[in-house]
Amino acid sequence: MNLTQLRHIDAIVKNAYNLSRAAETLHTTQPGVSTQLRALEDELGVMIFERKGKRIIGLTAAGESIVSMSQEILQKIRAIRAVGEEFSQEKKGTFTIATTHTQARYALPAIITRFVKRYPDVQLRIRQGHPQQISEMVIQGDADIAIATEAIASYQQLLMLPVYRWNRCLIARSGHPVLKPRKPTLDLIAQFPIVTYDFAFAGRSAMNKSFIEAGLKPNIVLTAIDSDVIKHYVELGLGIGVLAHMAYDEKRDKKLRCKDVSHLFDDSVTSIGIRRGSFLRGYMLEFVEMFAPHLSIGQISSLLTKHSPELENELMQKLTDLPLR
Amino acid sequence: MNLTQLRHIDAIVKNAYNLSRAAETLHTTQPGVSTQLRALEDELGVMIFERKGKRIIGLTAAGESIVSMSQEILQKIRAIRAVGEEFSQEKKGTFTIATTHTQARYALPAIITRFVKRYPDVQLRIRQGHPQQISEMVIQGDADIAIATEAIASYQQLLMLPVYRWNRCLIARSGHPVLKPRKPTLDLIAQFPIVTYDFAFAGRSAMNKSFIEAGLKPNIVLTAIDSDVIKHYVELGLGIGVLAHMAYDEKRDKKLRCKDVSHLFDDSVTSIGIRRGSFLRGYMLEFVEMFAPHLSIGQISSLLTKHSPELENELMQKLTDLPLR
DNA sequence: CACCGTTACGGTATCCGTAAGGATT
DNA sequence: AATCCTTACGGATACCGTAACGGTG
Repeated sequence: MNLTQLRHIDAIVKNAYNLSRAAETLHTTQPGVSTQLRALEDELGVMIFERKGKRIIGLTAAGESIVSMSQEILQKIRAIRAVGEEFSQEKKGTFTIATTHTQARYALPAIITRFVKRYPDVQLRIRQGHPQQISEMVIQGDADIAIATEAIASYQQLLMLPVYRWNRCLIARSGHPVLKPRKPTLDLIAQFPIVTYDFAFAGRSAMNKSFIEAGLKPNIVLTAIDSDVIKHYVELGLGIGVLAHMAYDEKRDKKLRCKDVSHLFDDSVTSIGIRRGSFLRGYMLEFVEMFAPHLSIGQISSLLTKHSPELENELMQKLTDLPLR
Repeated sequence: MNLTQLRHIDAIVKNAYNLSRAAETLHTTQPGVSTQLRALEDELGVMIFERKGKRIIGLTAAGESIVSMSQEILQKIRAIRAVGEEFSQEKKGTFTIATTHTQARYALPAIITRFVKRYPDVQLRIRQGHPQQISEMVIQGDADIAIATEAIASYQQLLMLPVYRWNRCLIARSGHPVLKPRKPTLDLIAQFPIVTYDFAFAGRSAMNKSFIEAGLKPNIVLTAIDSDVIKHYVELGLGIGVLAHMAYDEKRDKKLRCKDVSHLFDDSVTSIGIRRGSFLRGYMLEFVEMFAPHLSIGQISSLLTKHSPELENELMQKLTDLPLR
């Protein structure tokens, strides 16, 4: 058994059980992949892949376990590499943040500016996606940390660090009747066409919850993953918008008026997600600390290396202490 | 980087930083180890071992992380091998249980008899030690499961499954004055020389606790890790004995009388300890289920593969439901 | 001087790419 | 016919053992 073989089976799975594709992504030839696979199966004494004739069509039960363990091993190999880089060139490296548009556009710029100034030789990459994609990027090792709202929680392989709470505001063109009352009600909002976040986004389900509990059915005419898109369509008069408070900018959005509606919806919590057991470079820990000042670098790294449900629970209990943005 | 290199650095650490010894346990030559080590250090760009001239004397900070990750990787490699064996020869293999004398002698025989009948081709091995040694055997991969009382809890790397509660009884030669009262008191016990478990054993500290709380200082004349040794010395009249209830056998121990003292001491809990993330063979899971019938095989394996503090907590909360032996 | 780790060298086994050959859709 | 996987073969490479060398206590 060797690491090449593990990388091979991982690639086969990730390329939909196609040896030729797997070979390409591995920068090698397809017979090589085939041979190594067979060697591994022979050594272990089990078929890893389900075959139909000569075609490979999926994983066997044994293969499921083997692949998942292999992936953990490859993950740790990456971690070892990271340790090497950390100690040999402290201020150089790459850093991939997987996040949503709203975070990238409104929550992160300030932090990233500070970060880049402090670590000019770190190549920073932001990968966008919806919360599910983001989580999977981190699990697959395609990103170092995830920043998103709530959805990260459903992955046991991710460690969640709550960062801040936020709520929504209502936006509309100035003069729109929904802006009249000092405190808009759900009833009122439900009377107008709404433009808001896509359903894949956590912020959206917190909104739906309030409407459902009130027995109302909002008229959602358009959804987007992107606050800027939402604002644009509201400007065009397509409807009223419901979006994260921080996404409204008084100076930029001069055609729009904003009204707080946090009394209508539950707070949402934005968190950082990190793959359990991974090794974060010093500058990554520092980034996390910049973004979530209530967490110390020591705490974060001990959460990553040690298994301590107590500390994790403590964090999840203290949500109300988080800053509201 | 390859697995050989990881095995090498692991062996170096486990052989007190002596390359020659490491080479022996790896069944290879010392220059080979040296070369591989250097190759790994070069590739990662960091020194893994602290050197004093040419001597290797310890780990660097980077080395600490690297070695601990390597060990996790090697652990998972073993797990993959186990998966292979599990699916190719379901009823064959080895099974190493690390446990204390008392468990091996009094709690396990019944289960092991059943197990051996069901899996005659599994080579069963029992390794004895005190709780700390036992836990480390499992962490190092030298044993598959640990069975001991409480001490396992202090290792975060181990998953703990509570199995049963137990308490102590007082033994003495028939006619001994301590046997007079129906319910002996701590005061009374403290008046006689006591033979009991070694301090390294969890059962012992629960006993000490009661004496300390009562402000008494028991006169402990002899400690042993072995119930049979304790009984023997009590038979010789060296003192009275305090030991696990299950260690007294009315038929065998005819010279001794036994008196329940569970009103004086807290219950102790015996647990199974398993290395987190390891893969247990089907027969191992079945053994655990035999020993702890309140746990299902499904529960156990999902506790091992998934990260779910909730389920773990639930188990730890339900201690009072455990059978008393 | 005994022990320990590094460097040098050469043979071998392993790996990997090319080429060709059956299977499956 | 096109795609896909396996088998066969040969060359390059990396690995490992032997031998010799420099440090350390």
